[in-house]
Amino acid sequence: MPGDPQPNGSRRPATMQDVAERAGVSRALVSLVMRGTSKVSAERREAVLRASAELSYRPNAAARTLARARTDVIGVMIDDLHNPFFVDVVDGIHEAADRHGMQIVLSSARRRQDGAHLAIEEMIEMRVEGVILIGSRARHSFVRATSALMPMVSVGVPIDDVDSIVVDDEIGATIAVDYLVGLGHRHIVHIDGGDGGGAAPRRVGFFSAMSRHLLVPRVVAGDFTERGGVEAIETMLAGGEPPQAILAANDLTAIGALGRLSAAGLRVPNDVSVVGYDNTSLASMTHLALTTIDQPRVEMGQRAVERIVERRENNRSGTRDHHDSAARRHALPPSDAVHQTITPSLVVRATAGPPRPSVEA
Amino acid sequence: MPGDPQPNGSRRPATMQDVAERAGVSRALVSLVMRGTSKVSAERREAVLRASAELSYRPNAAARTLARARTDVIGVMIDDLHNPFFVDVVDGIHEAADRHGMQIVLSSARRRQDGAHLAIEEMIEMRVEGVILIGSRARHSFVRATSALMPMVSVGVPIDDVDSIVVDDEIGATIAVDYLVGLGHRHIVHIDGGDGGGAAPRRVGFFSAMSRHLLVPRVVAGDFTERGGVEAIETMLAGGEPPQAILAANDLTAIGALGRLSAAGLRVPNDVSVVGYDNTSLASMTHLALTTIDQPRVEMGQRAVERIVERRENNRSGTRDHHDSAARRHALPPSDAVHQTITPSLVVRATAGPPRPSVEA
DNA sequence: CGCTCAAATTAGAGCGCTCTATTTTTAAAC
DNA sequence: GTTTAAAAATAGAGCGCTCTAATTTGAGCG
Repeated sequence: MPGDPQPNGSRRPATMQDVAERAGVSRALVSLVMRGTSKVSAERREAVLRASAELSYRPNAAARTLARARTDVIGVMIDDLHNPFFVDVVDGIHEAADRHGMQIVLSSARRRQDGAHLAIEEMIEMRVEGVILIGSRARHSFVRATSALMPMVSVGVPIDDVDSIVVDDEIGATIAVDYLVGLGHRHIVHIDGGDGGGAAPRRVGFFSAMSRHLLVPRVVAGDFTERGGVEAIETMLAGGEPPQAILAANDLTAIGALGRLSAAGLRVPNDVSVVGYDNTSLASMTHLALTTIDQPRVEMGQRAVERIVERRENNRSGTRDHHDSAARRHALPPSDAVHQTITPSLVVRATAGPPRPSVEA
Repeated sequence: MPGDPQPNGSRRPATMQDVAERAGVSRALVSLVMRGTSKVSAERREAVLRASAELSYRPNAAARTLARARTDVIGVMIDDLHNPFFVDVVDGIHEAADRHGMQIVLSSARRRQDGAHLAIEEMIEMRVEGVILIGSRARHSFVRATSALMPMVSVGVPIDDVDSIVVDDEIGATIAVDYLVGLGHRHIVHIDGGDGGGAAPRRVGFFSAMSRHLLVPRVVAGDFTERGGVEAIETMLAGGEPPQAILAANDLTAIGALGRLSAAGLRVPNDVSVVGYDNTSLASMTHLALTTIDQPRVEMGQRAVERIVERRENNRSGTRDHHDSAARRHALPPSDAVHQTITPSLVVRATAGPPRPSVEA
């Protein structure tokens, strides 16, 4: 008998047909009940539900998808599960998806380009309603091409002609500089992120803010790692002038700097102020209490879902004219991609304060 | 024309039929080519591939699943994406799944019981080949019941009658104590994890190891948080006797302790030795360099996949006798669940060393 | 009691693929 | 040129569901 429970499961799963027979109704009626329609008499519904439970019946998602020609599923391609930034974005996606009655399918690219491509292809085959790329390293041309097949939005990485949601890191760095200057600092050093993602705009923001304040910008090389922060401080110390205020390219670098500073006997924020970037969970740890720049990650995820949902609705209504002229179809209108930019904000904790009164002040 | 690329995709996706017509072959031939069979002439294959590319054809996964009655997909239910422990397990799963030619579908329970239940139900509807539960909070009875429908393995959480893979935390704590004793410590304090998962066995291991060494075990309350570590140290300091060696219930607690100790002017490892537990990425940060206990997380993930694959193969062969007697089917044999226990290991870094020579020594 | 209309139920045609059995083509052998 | 076997290609029956259109049931009413 199908669907009959068996230890560690091997029996063929029960089908709608099985349930119908057991309940003494038609297949269609079972379908109605499973989908929660109100147009079913209480007794029949009862009978169906009972039969369904007795057989451990679970609707077959593949069959449902095939018949309905839609999935109500959003694919989420996350570049790296180990990156807490990305994971926060997923939180937002989950929340918004719930709100719109959509499901999520998660897939990790494991920080590889082909991993991203593979994941995206799989999602297309699943016929998800749209896909959200978080921190994608996929080839832009690849993403652009597939975004012609289904709604697609890139979070954190701007891609031409593809919807995207990114934070304005240039402004983020500006905010940090303004804050330090407001505290009275004039000698601010930026430990940069080299060629890592987001490093460039942060550097640009630093430069422009410094020059706006008529201050001389100084940059020491870094690479977004903790070790980079340590080495940057060593460079500065070796240069003979210990820093007064530091804007690190990210929290990890800031933490490296913090460690090396304390090893050198310099106290934060008394002797040196340090501002991080990203507001990772590390930053909030009590013994660090890192002042840093926060990006609204959860909101970014939510917005990504909104975009997908919106595109889907547009498409649904636009699908009417199946017979528009080839000419019109091939016109390839200037892409209507929407690029959203989000402004980050400062989180004040304990690693930045006014400069120590000095001869210079 | 179906499959005709369109900006931001709304056109009906091309089907196998479409490709067949365009290539001037039968549907079946297209199927053969898509599945990479060798039994197709080079020219036809070419033609099919060309037509397929021109139409941006992607096989419909739902149709394929329905027709094949199998998915080659493993469902992975992760309790919390923010927990780096769990994410490491996923790495192992990915790797092993690749090796077995299986795909992964990830789903997060978002630290909620109903979230776990929902995720599992969805996976059953997808007809995944099996599901791996990482740190599941699902009701045990629920898991037990669904494990009758398909292969299921719980990682990190032992569940009666369900395959599981857990690490022996009791031994882990023992190893840490042995190490500290080996260094010469006699006064070792355990900051425990309260009622958190894994706290109990760690505590037990601590006690048993201490008594084996004829030492007096001392435990201070904690709760797996950083703050817990800070407060534990404060308790000890208030008690008048600064600690000599500490075994924290986890790395986070160890870090809290570390911070508070340094604030109190105590140097690690000169004045105090600290050993953490979990070997999180925090532990390896250079300025912390926490000596800690490592669980082979990646290996746990791999083993989980092996179990699923093994069960699947058994079932496939065992499915022959569809007509065994009801009596036999209802015999509910004593569960054949396999419970694997993995032994953790010590990672020596810089936070533990020999005790300071004292009057007592 | 027959009639009407709404509510409840059902029949049956797909959805896009896979796979077995069958047919057609090609090549080799005589 | 015929025969035969192997290789290549195809026909067609499902897989388990949804959804439209059609049918049955059951009040309510004159």
